[in-house]
Amino acid sequence: MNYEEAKHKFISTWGSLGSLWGINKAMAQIQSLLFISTKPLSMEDIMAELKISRGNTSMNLRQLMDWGIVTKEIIPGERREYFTTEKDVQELARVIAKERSRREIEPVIKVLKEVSSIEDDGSEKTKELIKQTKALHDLTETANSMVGKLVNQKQNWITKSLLKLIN
Amino acid sequence: MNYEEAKHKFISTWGSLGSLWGINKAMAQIQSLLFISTKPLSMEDIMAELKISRGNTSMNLRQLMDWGIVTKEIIPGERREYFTTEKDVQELARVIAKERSRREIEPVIKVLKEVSSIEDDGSEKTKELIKQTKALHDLTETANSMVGKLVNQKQNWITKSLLKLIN
DNA sequence: TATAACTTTCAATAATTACTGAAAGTTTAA
DNA sequence: TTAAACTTTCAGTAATTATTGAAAGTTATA
Repeated sequence: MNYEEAKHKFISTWGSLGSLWGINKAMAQIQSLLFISTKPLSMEDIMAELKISRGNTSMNLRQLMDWGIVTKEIIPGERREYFTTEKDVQELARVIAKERSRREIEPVIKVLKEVSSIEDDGSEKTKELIKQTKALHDLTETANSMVGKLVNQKQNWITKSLLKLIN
Repeated sequence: MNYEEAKHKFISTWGSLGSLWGINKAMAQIQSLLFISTKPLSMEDIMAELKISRGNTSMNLRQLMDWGIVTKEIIPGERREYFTTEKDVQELARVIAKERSRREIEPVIKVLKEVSSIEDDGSEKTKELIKQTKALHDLTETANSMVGKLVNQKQNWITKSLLKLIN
């Protein structure tokens, strides 16, 4: 496998994984491209490389900036804008986990709390609803908080020691 | 909030969270419904409750059975088939994490390994590709294995002790 | 301040994904 | 072995989501 093949394979695989971390294909592909680029890229560069339209590129770059994983780079003397992504995988994971948690998991935890707090009218079905949503609430909250904690560690010594512990 | 409101809120919220764990809305809703039901439900019950078609119900039930989180229940003397879901949240989490890992994460890890193993031709861009995909490979593999390990613990003492450790 | 170089917006369209419903298939029991 | 009771399949359609492209907007510099 040569450089071009490897690059293409990486971008398309990582792009299709986008759904796993809650972003669309183009967004994931743009991030992938920047992630392995040795220098900042312009919108033209990205459009040409991924063969996507100007509008699509613009909108998805904006979303990536909203997520905080892509930033504009001003190159002195250059009119056009250049873009780079966070290059440290740990930091990337931290940002993504935090955003997903805030946007998707926390609202669900809130609803689970509400639902599991309805008044127990003594009926079997109400008891079951309360019991099950409470269990789900506890699990979701624990998982959410664990990911938050883990991912907030800048160094990864803790990851290593955790792995040791659970092996 | 009364029982019916709470039930509806739970099913629709948990259903829309489906995307987070990689399944579609109807599938998540069916699972939710079974999860808070005090007894096995038939296809008719599910169709009526969620207002979805017979075909949709059938296909999504099948998928849930493929995932291993819903099972057919044979009720003696009854012609029609009844369905139940795994009621233990820990076990549910275990199964889901394992399936997602197998279906989505492992194939990506494989590609990352391939891509990061291309021959270093000495060029800057090749070095960058190798370096970045290797970092991603290590992170993904570590995260995948951690989730696998955590979720494989039948008891949750380890979750508790881990939480203590990282607090 | 005019204009060229660039970016953003958004209505239209394309692509993808989910859902329906009816026909075909299966099973059970009389 | 037939018929009723049920489930599955899948082509067609609907709903959702992503993408384009051109017009509008912005900014830098001559």
